[in-house]
Amino acid sequence: MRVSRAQAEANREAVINAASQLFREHGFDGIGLKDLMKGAGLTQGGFYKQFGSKDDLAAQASRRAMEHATRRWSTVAAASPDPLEAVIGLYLSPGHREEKSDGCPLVALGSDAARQSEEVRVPFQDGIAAHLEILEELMPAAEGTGSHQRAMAMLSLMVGAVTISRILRDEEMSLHFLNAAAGEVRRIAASPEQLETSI
Amino acid sequence: MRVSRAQAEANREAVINAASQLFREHGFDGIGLKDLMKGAGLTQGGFYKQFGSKDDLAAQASRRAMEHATRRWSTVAAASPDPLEAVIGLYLSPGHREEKSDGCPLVALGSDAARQSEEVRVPFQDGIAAHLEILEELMPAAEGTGSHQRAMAMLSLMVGAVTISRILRDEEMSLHFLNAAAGEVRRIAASPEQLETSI
DNA sequence: ATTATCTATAGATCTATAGATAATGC
DNA sequence: ATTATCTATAGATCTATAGATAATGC
Repeated sequence: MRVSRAQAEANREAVINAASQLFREHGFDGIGLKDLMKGAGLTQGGFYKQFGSKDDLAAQASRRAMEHATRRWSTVAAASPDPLEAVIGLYLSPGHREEKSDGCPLVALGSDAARQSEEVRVPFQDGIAAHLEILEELMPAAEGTGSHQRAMAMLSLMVGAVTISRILRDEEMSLHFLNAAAGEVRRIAASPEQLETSI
Repeated sequence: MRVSRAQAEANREAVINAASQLFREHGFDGIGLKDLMKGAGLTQGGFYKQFGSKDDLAAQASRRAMEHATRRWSTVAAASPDPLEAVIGLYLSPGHREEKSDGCPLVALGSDAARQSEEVRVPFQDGIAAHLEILEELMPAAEGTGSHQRAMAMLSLMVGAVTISRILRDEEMSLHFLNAAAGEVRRIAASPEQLETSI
């Protein structure tokens, strides 16, 4: 029953990868250790030799998911002549809306994440910062003038729009949200002037 | 042990009210029937005389929560000389960020809701539509020209920003998200021109 | 007589642990 | 000899149901 050290490490990676999808699909509380291990072709018993707790796996799976999402943005941007438009088109699309288990973790687990331990929220925070950096790089022209703020608003708008579009049962309304968000994200990115940001 | 018909109805309402808070605090999968009933001072056994299933209660609690949130926006708007600013100030505030069990259900349960049954998603959809109507009414001047789209973008941005601000452990970054969103929501509301919204 | 709520329980599932097994790594 | 994974299980909790109880409503 024992496997090689390399295979054990591969199994561990497989569990993290499976969990990163399964948590997005069912929520942190919506799937148990048995099914998480089964997602990597293993049984429940070996879990605690690999992970300290379910929360520990949740943290590692969240990091994996956020890093995957960040890399996806970079890849899509690098492959297009209009990088920002490529990211917007990918993110605010019906395809991404349907892609629950492989799409953005902030959409799939945003409200769940806010209820999790600090161990789980740290990888989310790191991933949010990484997403902001990409957005700032892709922002045209007048960088500097509030590009931080604008990147934050763009990310918030994108996450909120796909989250809402997934809740809606009315297909027309759902698509409308995605399109409305795309239009306003473009405008925020292009907008040269700066508004006061006090509350 | 039996209570009057009026008291039974009051108990039922109390369960829905308690559940509307408890679900927001713990997620739909994060709290059981025993604690939901205890939230109204009752025991688990009476549950199925009042509700068809946990999902049924989730749907009714979601409706209650969304209607409460809608009413809150109306009330705040009606009480202020600058209604839109009042809603923005309330929603994108640290106070609302901390108010997990009584704040906006779209923030507390957005990603959970996308995984729920149609029975649960319908009240969310109705609540989203009601929020859009309020935003459109509060939008200044040049109504008509894309006010639907702008309301959708404003709501998405507000929901996304508070969701992200709740995940973040870094207080400065969290506040920055709220302020950035407030600035851009104002700009979207004020913006007279219209951008194409194709994807 | 009806019925709202109670206690109690069935059967499934949850996280976590214990001990067996068998292949690796020294 | 060590150890990665397995089967099995403990103890708690989950949703849902059954039957008892006692106050209401006819």
